[in-house]
Amino acid sequence: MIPRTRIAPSPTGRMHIGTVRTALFNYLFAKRHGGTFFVRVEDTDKERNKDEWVTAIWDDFSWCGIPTDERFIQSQHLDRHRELLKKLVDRGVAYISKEEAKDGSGRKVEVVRLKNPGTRVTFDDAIRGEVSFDTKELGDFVIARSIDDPLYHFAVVADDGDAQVTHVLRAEEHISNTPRQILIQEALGLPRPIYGHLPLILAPDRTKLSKRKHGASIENYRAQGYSAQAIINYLALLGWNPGTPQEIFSMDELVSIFDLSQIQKSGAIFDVQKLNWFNREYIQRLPAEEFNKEATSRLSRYAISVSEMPRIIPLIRERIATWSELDQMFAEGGELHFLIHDPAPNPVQIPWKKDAPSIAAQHLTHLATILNDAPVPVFADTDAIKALIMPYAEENGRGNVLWPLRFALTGQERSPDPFTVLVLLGKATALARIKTAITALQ
RNA sequence: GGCCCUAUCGUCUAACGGUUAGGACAACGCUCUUUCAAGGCGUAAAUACGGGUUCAAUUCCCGUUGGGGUCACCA
Repeated sequence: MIPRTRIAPSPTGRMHIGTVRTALFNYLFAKRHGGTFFVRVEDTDKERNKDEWVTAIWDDFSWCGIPTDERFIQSQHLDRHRELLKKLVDRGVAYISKEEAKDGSGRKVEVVRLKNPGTRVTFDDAIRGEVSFDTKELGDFVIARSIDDPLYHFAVVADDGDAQVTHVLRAEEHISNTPRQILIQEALGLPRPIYGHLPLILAPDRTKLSKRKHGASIENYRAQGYSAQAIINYLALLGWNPGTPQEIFSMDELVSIFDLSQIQKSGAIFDVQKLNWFNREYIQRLPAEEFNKEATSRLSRYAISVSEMPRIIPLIRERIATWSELDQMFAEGGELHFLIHDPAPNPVQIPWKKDAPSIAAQHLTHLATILNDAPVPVFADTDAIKALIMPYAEENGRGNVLWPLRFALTGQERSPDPFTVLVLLGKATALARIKTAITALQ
């Protein structure tokens, strides 16, 4: 059987990270077996759905890099749903029921209810094995607000039937919806697809990951500077594993090895630290030109000239796991803040670990002399400048000399090494900062 | 609460009756480094509990406990 799978998001907001994983598994499974994967936006609740969210869903899909073979909007099938619904009523397996509206308004409505045979429904879940429900307690449940206005469960079953969906891979929260959907399916005389219920993605407190409480929208991670590949890679391994130690996978590799039998049954906590690790891996693997392009565009927000960038970019590359960390590096207290802001050394704050401020001032004075005498080209070469300073530092204790130097140049305890910093700042700026520090220390 | 699902290191997971219970992230330590990060090396860390079945249970069965989901004229 060539699989035909789907994901059915509702346009009530930005796409949930769990929806992305469900879509991914459906896509991988379909492609693994040469099938098709499509998206159907479930917009039968006119009250809650908005067109802008439909656009957002397509946008999120393109960004994630999960290809879709076909795209549907459920409300466009309304006529077909009405036709099918009417047929059920005509055949007497569903009926119109006149009753009071549930909204408390007291008005009368004519909902459509399914005549529930009250049997025990058992299905063979592709991930969990046999799952069984007694449907008696469901009663004659409502399948449409009116004969013209079918509800979710009906629309899903009708659409999956028409689209000839073979496998319904969806989140575990739908497991209890399955018996009533099977009942509708049987009333409609439709074949039963293979169901597979994926474990939920949980927050660290073990509750269902939520967009409101946990910022679990894909857009949120995109905005934080995570790459789509890293997210996809991480999500693929959340609730599934290849059975080998390999962790970094391209989409094509995933397609070639994805297997339903390796899907986990119990919920998995979403671990941002592991995501960060994946993202770092992907950033490190980025071709130089791609990294440079992205870095340059982000660096241009700060007062950094284009000519300085080639020196700064390698520094960033080895330090960031996500692009938003670049902004943190330039923020107050960040490791590269000194590049865009002159430090104001305060002797009280300086962590003079080994020496008194006056001694530190002496070292700085000496360094200023050395640096002042050095020809400008030396400031273009980290090794050269290191060779220039190290003999003096070794002689007087590295920490005694290099600590004050670092602090004079950056005003921070954390930064790249002082030699790199000297190159970054250039002769004039470096000397000026050292002189300011000497004054402050005296 | 009813119904349903579920249970291996803190987290993601491997094992598909016989392993010193493996890996990754995180943590910690050492190393490199003036600092931080990165890198290299290493340490600690788990089969929820109780019954069966079996020569042998992480693995199969039952129960307990824990966790989760779901109980709409939402999707």
